[in-house]
Amino acid sequence: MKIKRNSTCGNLDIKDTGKIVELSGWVENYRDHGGIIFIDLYDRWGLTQIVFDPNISGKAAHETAGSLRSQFVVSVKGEVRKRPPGSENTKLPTGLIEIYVSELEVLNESKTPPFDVYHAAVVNEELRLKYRYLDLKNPKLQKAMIFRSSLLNTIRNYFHKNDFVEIETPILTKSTPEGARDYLVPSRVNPGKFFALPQSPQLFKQMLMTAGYDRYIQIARCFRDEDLRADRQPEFTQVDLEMSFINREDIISMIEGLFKEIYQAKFNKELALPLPRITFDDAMLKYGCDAPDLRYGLEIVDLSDVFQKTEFAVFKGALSSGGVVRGINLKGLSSQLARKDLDAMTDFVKPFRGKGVAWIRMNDDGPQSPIIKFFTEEESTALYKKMNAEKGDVLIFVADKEKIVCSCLSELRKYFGKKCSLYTENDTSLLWVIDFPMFGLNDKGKPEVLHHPFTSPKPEDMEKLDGDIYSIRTNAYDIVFNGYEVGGGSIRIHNSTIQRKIFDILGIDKESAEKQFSHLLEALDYGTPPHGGLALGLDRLVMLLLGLDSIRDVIAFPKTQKAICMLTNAPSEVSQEQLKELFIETISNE
RNA sequence: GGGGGCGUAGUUCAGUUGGUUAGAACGCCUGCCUGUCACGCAGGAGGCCGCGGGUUCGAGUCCCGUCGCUCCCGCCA
Repeated sequence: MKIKRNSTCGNLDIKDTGKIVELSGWVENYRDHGGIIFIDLYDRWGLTQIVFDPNISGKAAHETAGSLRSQFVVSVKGEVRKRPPGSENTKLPTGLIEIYVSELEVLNESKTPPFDVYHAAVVNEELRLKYRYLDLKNPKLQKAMIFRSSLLNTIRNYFHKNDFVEIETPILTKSTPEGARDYLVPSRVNPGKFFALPQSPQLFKQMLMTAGYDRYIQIARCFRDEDLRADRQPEFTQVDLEMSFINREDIISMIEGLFKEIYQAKFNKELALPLPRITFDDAMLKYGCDAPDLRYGLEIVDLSDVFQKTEFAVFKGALSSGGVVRGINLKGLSSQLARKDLDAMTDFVKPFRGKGVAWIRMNDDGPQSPIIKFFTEEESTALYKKMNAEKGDVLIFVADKEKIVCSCLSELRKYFGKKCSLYTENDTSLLWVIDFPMFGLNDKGKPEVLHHPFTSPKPEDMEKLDGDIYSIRTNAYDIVFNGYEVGGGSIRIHNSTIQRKIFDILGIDKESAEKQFSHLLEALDYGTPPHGGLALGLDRLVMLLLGLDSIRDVIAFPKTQKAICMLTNAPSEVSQEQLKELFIETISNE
């Protein structure tokens, strides 16, 4: 028998009864009854039961069948038969039929796998990553990989249909120490010099606009040498695009059109357009973060004015040192929250530098709270009114510097939204966050950019570059799905004078600006059109669309938290000869 | 750089106040079994309790250190 197949392990059905078929795949399970032997044969298409009957298979095949073990690779030839009445398996798509095997060939044997590769068992991820080629056989991971593939296809088709040109930019490129840490690659032919792997194709795509490719798209691998998270890998994939002669609305509607197709393909759901929008300032005020999850309410309320003259030391202290008092009404959730849940909030906010969370429970017999005795009658009345407090609510408060209040309340909001099941698995929230400020303050009190330094201030704010730079707004926009930033972009600077000005404000001196960015600055002087674009985080998007918690579950060969590949053991030591060729001095192991 | 969680058989886990020979389920191996599908039945093998110190008559258990995985903060223009 030649190795081949004319069916998969997933496509045969009752209508194929009587056909002689050839199947190849892996043994998932075997049930040897002494006489009759059942083998579950599977491939990525499904699982089919094959039957060895000594009278039909012949002695040799029957004996071989008895020695088959998990993950053996086999080809079989046999007849599709309807299963005997009563022995159908309704849990299996192919459960009405089975293959009566006449010929069997073992193509390869397998060691007993270190874990059940087919069933969704809970297995230590370290082990799964070491044997990733087995882990990837799991139907759950296969589903993710296949979904990722089809999503990529949807995305590519969409942009090609819209006249985008797909262009590959270099992986070996120039280091720009601003921003994230670079992965560096030494150059052998240029001793002492290094390439960097791209953090994003940002500057290349802008120069492609100079070159007149007015609609550019790339499925681009990007690299950032920063610490990992459940939703962050050191190498990841961006759907990167850029357009010329456009304004913000053109980009937004282009991306909204894409999401409409994605929703259609993934959820079979009509996405209502245009998507909701919220300004950065409003997002921070109402939700405490720049990527709010709008599947549920729990809006933040600013109470600084209510407590302007308060004698309650905690609130007074925060306000007098320039901070704020804000709260959330956990509407109607009192019955779901025990006293210990409320007391636990203080520990909960500690990682976010919060010192504590105050609360008021709106009971039937009046408000109950450890802090209410410190409030005047007027304060209480104003508070309840502003927070729309009613029986059955719990009001929670954080008083501190604005940044801390925002992050604590934002995290509490997410926590209670989830804990109290304020949304279901099928709910989705997709929105734009717009009008980002150009600059924020870093730890050292110096200006830093919120997006990136190639983002253009809004035209009407251009004059503020010489004045109050913190009030400058940009045409930057993030697209947010279920509380995660899945994409971001902006209208870019296409004028070298303004670009230089931004570098200057950021404290990048003229010399290093020229050294790092001369190619961009020069290109801006050679007829660069107005342009803008966006990048989507593909891995994160796939993760969210599949409702998964870890980005590693949508990447075929991900790295561990220490940025190590368990499968290949990369990064690894290299030989002295390799280092010598690269003019790298040997690092002592001591 | 900082904080939390985990580490016991191939896998997932249990292991009491420190106390005989460290258990279970699944998997694996052998035998039996012609309608199972997480087949069944009988038997069996399998342990550096992550690693290194310490306390103790005695440590899987307590203490210190260390390594690995993981979640989070910082970081990610």
